[in-house]
Amino acid sequence: MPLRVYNTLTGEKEIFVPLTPGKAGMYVCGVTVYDYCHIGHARAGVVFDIIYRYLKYVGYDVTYVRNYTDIDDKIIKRANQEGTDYRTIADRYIQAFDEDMARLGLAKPTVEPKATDHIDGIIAIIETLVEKGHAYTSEGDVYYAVDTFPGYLKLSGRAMEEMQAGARVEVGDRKRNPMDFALWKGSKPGEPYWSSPWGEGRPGWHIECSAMSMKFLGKTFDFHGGGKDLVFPHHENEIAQSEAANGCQFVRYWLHNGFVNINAEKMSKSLGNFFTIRDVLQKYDPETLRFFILSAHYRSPIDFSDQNLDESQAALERIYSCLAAIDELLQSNAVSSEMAVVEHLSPVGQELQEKLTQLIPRFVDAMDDDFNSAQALGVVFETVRSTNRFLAETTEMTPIALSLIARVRHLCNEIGSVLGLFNSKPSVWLDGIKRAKADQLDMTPEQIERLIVERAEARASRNFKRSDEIRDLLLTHGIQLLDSVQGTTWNVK
RNA sequence: GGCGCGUUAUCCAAGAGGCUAGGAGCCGGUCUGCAAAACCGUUAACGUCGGUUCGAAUCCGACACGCGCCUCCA
Repeated sequence: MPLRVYNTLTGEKEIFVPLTPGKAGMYVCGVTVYDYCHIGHARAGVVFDIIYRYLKYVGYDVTYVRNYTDIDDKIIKRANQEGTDYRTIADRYIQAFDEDMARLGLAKPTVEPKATDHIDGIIAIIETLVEKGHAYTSEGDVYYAVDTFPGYLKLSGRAMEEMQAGARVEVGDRKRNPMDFALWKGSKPGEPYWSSPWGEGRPGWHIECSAMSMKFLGKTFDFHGGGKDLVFPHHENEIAQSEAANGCQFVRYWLHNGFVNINAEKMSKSLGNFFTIRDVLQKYDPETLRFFILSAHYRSPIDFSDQNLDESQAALERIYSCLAAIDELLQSNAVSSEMAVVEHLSPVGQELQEKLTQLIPRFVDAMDDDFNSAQALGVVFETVRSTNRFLAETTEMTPIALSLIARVRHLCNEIGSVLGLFNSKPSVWLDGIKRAKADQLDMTPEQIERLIVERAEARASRNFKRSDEIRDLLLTHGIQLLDSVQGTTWNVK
């Protein structure tokens, strides 16, 4: 099955046919850098990260552009509040964005342009639009005349009359049509500005994406992505600008990710119900957050809650525990490349072998179906179960058994490199989770160890009443004892 | 008001005409002094009412409930 993607423009899943064979151009709206990123940004980041990785994985030469909008009213407002300049604010939050995305394990895009580095390109497009009669000047501003573009609202699938009937659109006296939007805004005293044919000013929101995408990907390119909330007005306006200026199709496939909800309601700045990525990473491992995001299809809403994050962590622990067991085995047994001809696999071994031959094809099937990462993870879990079963019943690690196990490891790495998951050393990752939990205890490790020793003594003298008392006491502090032949260790419940 | 989306077992979540999704939980087993942990096994579902079909979670219609966009937003 070829790659099929859901295109917002047509409202259907379509087979992806690249503009240029073997290549894929992809532009994703990054952030306006005026504050720390919240988990909605994390979702968009992770979703387009795996789309980028997957396109590369299936062999495309991908040019991935993700911008920073570093000039905007909100940035200026923030700078004024803090008594500093817009550049300081923009640079601070660009750095914060980079840190957050790096922690989430995002691959670096091919290019990460900033709007302020492309003012010339922005001005050039506006000039073209004015020349072609799609834009007009008004008291130092330049506006896009939406009436001049017949395809306006084709992405969001609305009618102009309905939009205006909403009565929530302000009628600006500088605009001919209330739906017209600013391409260029004349600067007020004290505001940052660039010179232009229309006087000193700055670009409006939307035009920077038209300019930067054209510069790095051309007038027509394959994918344009962003959150669902950008469909209108941002992407609609980008289409109007780019197609009117260039006279050709702008984007071939529009991709939009769903929202992150809190208690089934959209998380947003205006509602004030948002969590920053930094807040969440104080409590949860970045890979857990990433897993949580990928456990649902990218277009569906996901409900952010402690319970859901805890479940994601438990699920990821299951995978890492399996990988840790594999690593331990492979470390203590040299894998021979020679396979003894006489060896036979048990039925469970044959089942695992069968699962492994299907693993990558099934993973690819899932991802080909509009990047269905949730289904892809299901395939991984089935492999984990087969592997665990095989490990449990295999008493002697023969060369063929070891090579089978090594193959599981190899394929999990391959899938993990596409999803950006399970790339940590399993034992280290599991230890990290354990340590993070231990930090929240009201007992020190020394106290715990002392009680474990006392319990061991009690057990040795078959004083089970006392040993069980200690076990229960620790449990009330959230500490779970793990007995094994090597001795007793503990874990945080 | 206009437009659009969703409703899958106890919870999270795939699937989109006949084919075991998966995870967490419950329950059973292995292990254990007994447990726990781990592992294995197992369970159960398609909002309501109609229609199409040999066959419907899946397609069509109505209804109910929830959500989103129409305003800065990922």
